[in-house]
Amino acid sequence: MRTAAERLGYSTNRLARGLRRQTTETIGMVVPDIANPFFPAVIKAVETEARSVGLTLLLCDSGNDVAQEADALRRLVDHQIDGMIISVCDRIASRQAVAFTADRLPLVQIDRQTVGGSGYLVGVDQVDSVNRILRHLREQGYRRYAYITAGLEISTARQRLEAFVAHLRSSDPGVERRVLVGEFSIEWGYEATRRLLEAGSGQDEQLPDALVCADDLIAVGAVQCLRQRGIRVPDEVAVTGFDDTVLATASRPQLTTVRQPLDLLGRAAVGLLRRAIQEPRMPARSTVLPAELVVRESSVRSNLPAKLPRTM
Amino acid sequence: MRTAAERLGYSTNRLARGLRRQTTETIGMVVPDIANPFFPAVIKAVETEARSVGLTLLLCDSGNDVAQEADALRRLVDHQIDGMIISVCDRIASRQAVAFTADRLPLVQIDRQTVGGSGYLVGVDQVDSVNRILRHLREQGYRRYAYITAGLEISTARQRLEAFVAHLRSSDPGVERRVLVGEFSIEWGYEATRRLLEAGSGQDEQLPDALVCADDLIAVGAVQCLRQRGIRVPDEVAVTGFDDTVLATASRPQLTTVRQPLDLLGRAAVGLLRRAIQEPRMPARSTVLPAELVVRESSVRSNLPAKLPRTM
DNA sequence: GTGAAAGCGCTAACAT
DNA sequence: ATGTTAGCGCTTTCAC
Repeated sequence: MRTAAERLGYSTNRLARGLRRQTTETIGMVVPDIANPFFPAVIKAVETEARSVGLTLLLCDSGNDVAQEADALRRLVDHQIDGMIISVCDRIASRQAVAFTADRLPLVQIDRQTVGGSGYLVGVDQVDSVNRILRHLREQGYRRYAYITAGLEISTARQRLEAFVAHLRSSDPGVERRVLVGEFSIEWGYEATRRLLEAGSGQDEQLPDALVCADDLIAVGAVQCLRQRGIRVPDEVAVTGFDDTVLATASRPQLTTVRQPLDLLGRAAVGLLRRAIQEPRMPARSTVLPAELVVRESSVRSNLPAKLPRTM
Repeated sequence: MRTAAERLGYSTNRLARGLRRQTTETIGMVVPDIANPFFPAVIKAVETEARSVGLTLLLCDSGNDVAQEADALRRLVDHQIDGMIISVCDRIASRQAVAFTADRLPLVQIDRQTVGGSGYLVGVDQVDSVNRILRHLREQGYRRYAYITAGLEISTARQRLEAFVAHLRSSDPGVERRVLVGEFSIEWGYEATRRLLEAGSGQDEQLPDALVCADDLIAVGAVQCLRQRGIRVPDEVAVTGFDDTVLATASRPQLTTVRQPLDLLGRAAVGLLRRAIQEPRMPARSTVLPAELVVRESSVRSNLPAKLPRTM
């Protein structure tokens, strides 16, 4: 019978049904930048999980813009979705729109989150991730670290920076470190590296020998700049990325990076959201998943054995 | 007053409004694979344009699966969107779901299209693109071409293949050419190249000296395989991609590729859709935009001057 | 001008 | 089991 109805071209009007039942079996998702290859991977994970439990995912891109993000949230809410999954673009400035939204429907924050950490949160352990990178670089004999990052209004970028600083402060109090703040892009990775090299010209030994980058895009830009100046990666300078996007294996040398468990992340976010939808007064809850260090060419010296040189 | 209402936390229920007005100021978009970096770029272009004219874009991924695509279309239609923009996953098998959808609302096909070409279409001139690649390779002195492509159920892959064959048939009737059909992925690019090398071992002069790849992912895989075997790109073998994704500049050597005018594509698709929404009986219409060849390192011999060797 | 009423397509509750 | 009715929140119409 249902098939008969379908054959006749009938299909139920979800608008009307939603109006009556007050549920649309649809959830919204807002991401900061769909052009950043990390987010399509997150989206895929969330959508796969959503579909498998019968939910439609409606997606919007906020273009790293708080106003646009607020607009996308409002529009999705107005569409009477049942819940929202969001990766916010600004840990402070996004709070208002997030609060507004969370006020009228269940909302789960995934990956990039607002400060304060109230509500339902799903993310990856950034501190642990950075520690793994730094331990690895140290084992490979690299000593003078620089951190190239996107703007610190992005929660993950800031967490990684704080972890970077804290780690070095405790493990190598006197160690060289520099921090450059920009954005998640190849261009910025290139530019930041250019600035590092420029600043260090004349006193070559002061140049960092390891560039810790806040994502793969930045790392690719860094590698490009180094190669262009004839600086060998990883023999002279190591470069690490973050996210294990398709770029990590496409670039030369292949990037050492941190792989986040996206499937688990998506599953956790959708699961949490569904529980919140079923149980309106569910208490706040936060899930933190561990990431995995993927060691590739960009941080393993090829001609030198991987040994620890003596510290002075 | 409107601000006052908003301050009180009121926001209009688009479901109810849509039910009454029979319009939701929302359009749907379905793409075959959001993980393929080409599509986020297309999505961005479409969404930017949609937002600028006051339309919300609701996005679904069909995961290269016809059933999932049909499901996404149905769900979006059921949400009473005003129109649909789709890049289909199968030029034949997607026809039914597309027809079903186009039957109840305006639908514009973008990039990958169903065969027959009825309705509203927006795409890029694939024949011209391939011709530009082949003319360029010929000018650079490459002679033995292979084409590595995704499945021919994808309209653009097939058009490119047909153009490849037609071009070589007319310009170089006796020229060496081979075609390998797989999917849009780095893995396939690698595997296809491995097969080419394997088949050619023992008779080295039969190996192709130019690998024309149906997208950047495939090209990256091809380059990886060649480098691993110690075959120099572009000095011994040229590799070209398609789409000018972020991969093209991230990979080493940087890829010669075809850049599609995505902004224009997005603008054309949204414009066409809006006109079709306003004027229900608007006649079918097809827009074909020219693409641009971007020459980078992977097809320009570095040590040899770019000259035409004599044909035998 | 302002206000009341009908109805979009559906479903849940109620009546038969 | 099957049929009928009321109403979800909005907009449009029609009456005042």
